[in-house]
Amino acid sequence: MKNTPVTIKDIARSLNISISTVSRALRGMPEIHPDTRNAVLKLAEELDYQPNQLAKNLAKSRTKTIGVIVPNLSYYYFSAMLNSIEEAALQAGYSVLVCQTNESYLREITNIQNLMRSQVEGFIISLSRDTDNYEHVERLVRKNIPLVLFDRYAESINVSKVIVDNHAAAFKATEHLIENGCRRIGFLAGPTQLVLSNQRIAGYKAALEKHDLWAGDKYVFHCDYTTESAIMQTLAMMSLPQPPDGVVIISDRMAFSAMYAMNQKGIRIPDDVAIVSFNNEPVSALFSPTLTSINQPIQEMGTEAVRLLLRELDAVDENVPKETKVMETQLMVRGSSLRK
Amino acid sequence: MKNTPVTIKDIARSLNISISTVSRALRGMPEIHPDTRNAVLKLAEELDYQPNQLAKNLAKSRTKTIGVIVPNLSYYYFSAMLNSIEEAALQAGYSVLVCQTNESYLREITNIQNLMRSQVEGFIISLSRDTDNYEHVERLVRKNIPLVLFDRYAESINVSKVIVDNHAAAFKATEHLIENGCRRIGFLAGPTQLVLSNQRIAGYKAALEKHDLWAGDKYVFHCDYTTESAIMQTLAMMSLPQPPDGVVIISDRMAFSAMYAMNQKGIRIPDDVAIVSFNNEPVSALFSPTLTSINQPIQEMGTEAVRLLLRELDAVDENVPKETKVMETQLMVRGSSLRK
DNA sequence: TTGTATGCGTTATCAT
DNA sequence: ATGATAACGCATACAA
Repeated sequence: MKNTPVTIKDIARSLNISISTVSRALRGMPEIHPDTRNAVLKLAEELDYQPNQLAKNLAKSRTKTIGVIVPNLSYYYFSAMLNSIEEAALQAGYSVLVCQTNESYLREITNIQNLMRSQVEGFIISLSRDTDNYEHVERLVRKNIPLVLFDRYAESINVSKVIVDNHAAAFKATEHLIENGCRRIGFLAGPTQLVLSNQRIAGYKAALEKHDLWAGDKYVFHCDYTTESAIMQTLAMMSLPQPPDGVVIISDRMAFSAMYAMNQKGIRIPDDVAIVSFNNEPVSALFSPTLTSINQPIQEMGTEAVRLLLRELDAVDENVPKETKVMETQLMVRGSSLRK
Repeated sequence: MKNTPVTIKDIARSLNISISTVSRALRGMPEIHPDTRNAVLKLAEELDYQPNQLAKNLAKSRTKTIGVIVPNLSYYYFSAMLNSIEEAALQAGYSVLVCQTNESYLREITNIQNLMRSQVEGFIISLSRDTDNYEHVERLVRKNIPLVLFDRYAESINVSKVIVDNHAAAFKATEHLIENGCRRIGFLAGPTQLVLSNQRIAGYKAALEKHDLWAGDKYVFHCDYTTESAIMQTLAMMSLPQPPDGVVIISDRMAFSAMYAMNQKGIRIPDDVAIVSFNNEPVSALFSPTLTSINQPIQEMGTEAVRLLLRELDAVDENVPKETKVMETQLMVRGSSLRK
């Protein structure tokens, strides 16, 4: 397996010129003679010369690369965000390195380390489900490494953030169920350490209180983001002495599981119980019944995350004030919440 | 934004020793004195020293990195493959760089270039939907760059491959429908340039011919892997004078769209038309009705792809014979194909 | 056990 | 317009 890549040195030697001239020609610097430039370009083409990015980055002490860390790319939300981030980064001349934590706190730490070793200039991170200690992130802040958190964040970390108004979204979702005749509304939430889950619970509670329907915590169930636990918690909820006639669910994924469980039990949606959830995955519009869901402006969130990061990356002075961008959500009303 | 990372030079200076000693201590070479080693390690820890991977790779002329290129990480199949590949690569001491083509031929070319510039030592690639010219891949082969194709491949490219027996899988799926009483079976296929789609059509045809049910190409419809076209093609198929009573669909994603379209038309599944598809996405087991689907051993396919690649990477001699690993598939029978 | 010197492929600062 | 030469951060062969 011998593949010795061709370098500017090779080109220089075979053209009998210096490597600096080759380097300049390749980069299209104006001072060099058209003839030599053409000769260099032609030979480079012939030899299929590919610049060594490592050497380039080392020499310039700049990588123009940002690191993106997400819980799991198999969640639609994150792979769509990645696409959006990549596009925005590309336009700004940056490339991205992606890592998944698989929802593990330890992986998150090693991912950050690896990306640091790869000399990324900044980070865009969505914290893992299991992350309840933020020292590894605080360390980046202390080192003045530009960092933007999105979706899964923590209040206490002083960085720029791109998030949605989870309270308002949950409020809106809950009120929608109320308007459609639901009177006992449950909440299938995520793990208790998840900020966004707790915010949504708060919004849900606020809506119920406003309409004088709050019946206490007994209608709030927590799952750990797996299919199995979603099914179990759903069955538990529907086995209450007075089962809910409406349920707000933390994500479409969990809603799919919940609906499956209800189907098995012969519970009809939306007639027996209406459902609203979060994320508006494409499949939701195809599910049967189609799923009412809160949409997040993924495209803009990605663009915004990159914008906030670039702002810090490009800053000449030391102190760019941190900014938290709160995006609006939209309720996509579909079959699962519409009583005839 | 000034963050000057600490280097071995910094450590050397502040300990009044040479950088080579620091380098050795950090890498735990046996020859160095325990006292100095400890001093170095301690200071490195204090300063939160992170080795510069770029410099390291450049110095060793090895990156221990493999490049993975897939059409789109929002397809469950590919993100699951990525997870499996990453795990296997990690165990072998390699890290991976991921790129998405978004099904674009041009992006595929630039992705390969970028990864080459990043000095990846080998590739694991699944071709994009739009790729119908293989010159960019052949070029890698000519340069002796280790490469493994999976899922979306081309016969003509002489490299190692990890694929499933698409013909057999489609045959199995089709025969399953026949056994469940279907007599007019349609096929909702993918784009015509996709090898795997054509192989599945062939398997489907073979099964129909075996049972003397082949009615000609008029029951084969092609979609371009978008929801819209899947819906349109489904409606077209179901508008045939003699609509099918069973349909084989190229992927679960397309099946979701097809089922949605049928639902809209009041066509009952499986009573009016039974459905079988490919990929066995987790959601398929939750869909209503649950979807019968061909399962691919994703975990093993990822492991196998990495194994085949490492085989070439580690080869001292020039010629490792290419190997094509054909994996077995499994029909997961669920509600969409079971007539009562 | 430790230090010196050289190289990895490229850019950048001097000269010429 | 072009050529030497010194970085960039690290590894390593060779000396000491």
